Amino acid sequence: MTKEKALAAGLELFSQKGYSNVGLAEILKTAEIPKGSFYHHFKSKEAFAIQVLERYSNCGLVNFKSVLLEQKGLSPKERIKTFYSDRANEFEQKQFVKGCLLGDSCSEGGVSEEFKAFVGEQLEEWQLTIERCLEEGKENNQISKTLDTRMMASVILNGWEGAISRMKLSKSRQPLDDFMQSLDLLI
Amino acid sequence: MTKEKALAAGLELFSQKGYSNVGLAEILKTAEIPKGSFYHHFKSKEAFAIQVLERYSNCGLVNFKSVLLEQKGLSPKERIKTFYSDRANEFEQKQFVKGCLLGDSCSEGGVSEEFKAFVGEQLEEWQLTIERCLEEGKENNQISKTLDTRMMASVILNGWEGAISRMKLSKSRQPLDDFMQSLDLLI
DNA sequence: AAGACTAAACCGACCAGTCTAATAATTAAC
DNA sequence: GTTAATTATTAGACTGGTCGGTTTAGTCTT
Repeated sequence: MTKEKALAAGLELFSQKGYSNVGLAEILKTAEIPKGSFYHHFKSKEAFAIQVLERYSNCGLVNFKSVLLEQKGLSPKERIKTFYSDRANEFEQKQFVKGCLLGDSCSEGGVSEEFKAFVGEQLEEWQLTIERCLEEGKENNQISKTLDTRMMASVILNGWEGAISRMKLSKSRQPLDDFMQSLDLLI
Repeated sequence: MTKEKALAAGLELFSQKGYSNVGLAEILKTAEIPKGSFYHHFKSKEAFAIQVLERYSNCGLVNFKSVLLEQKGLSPKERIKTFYSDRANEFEQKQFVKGCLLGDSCSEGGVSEEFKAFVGEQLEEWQLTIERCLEEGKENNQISKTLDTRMMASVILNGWEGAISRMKLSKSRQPLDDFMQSLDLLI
């Protein structure tokens, strides 16, 4: 329970302010746990952050894969648009204070190489999911056979993360909508 | 001279590690100036950072505009590709440790609203330059008249920044190359 | 002499992380 | 079944270091 509260607080705080800008004190206060308990369950702030990230990525991937790989009635483009449209609505509901934990961690400084490597691996997994989705579209003749799916998956993932950064800064969903509109030209 | 050294050090350090991850001590050491001098010339670390950013954006914009708006012999797509290709080569030369100061500042936490507003304004200016470049292409029938140039400028700018984040993480130019390749489908 | 600038000691706030001690939960002994 | 021993967990004061920023004193230049 204590561990659970800590992870929930970490998810909330990190996705709003980023790893470097959240102090342990704030985590403890939000989770309502004492420092001793925290260091009993986690060996360091960074190890804790990786666990938060792991949970975030895994939970997200479950949904991502179910939308991108299992909606057999929809074309790849429709699947991708569905997923991103839902995310955009969520971001808007929370008034653009939360972003993508994984994407934001991309540009986090002051973290170990292990941390960065973990983020990189997770992003690879997300990208690979997009690629598989596109490949399936090729098989069904919903997508041009000449399309470089790896390249396209990379462009989509990175474009989306870039749009989220801009969204957070401008407190507007316009960048997200722009991105989604561009999918019509890309796929 | 003192001020100059500080700004140069700030540019170097901020674009490698980000505002929050560079302490004053490191700036002073790199610039080889004492703290007293720093606070004589700048009222705070943040005010200093804004000046660094201002200089970065202005210098960059001069080049950006000259490539995107004054290369009359090239199509918009060619101009944009030229600019980004040059940037990609620069990034590679510096082994992907430096990114785009403006884009990275997008996701900086722990900064004032004034700081964020400034970053937002500068990004708007860059985006507007792309938009003007595309508009010119419309006039010359190099670009479809139905293209939403504002949307496309947003997608290009944000997509590029997202690719840079990924580049820094993976220490590879692949995300940049992927982005550039996608321009063929977009424009 | 006056203002621009340098120099560094110093400040309180905050940082992640440690330590010791008290308490709760679980297992073992009889 | 009760008590004793053991481990898991909580609690928060405390440490050493770093943060951005201030202050005061001194040194140039004009």
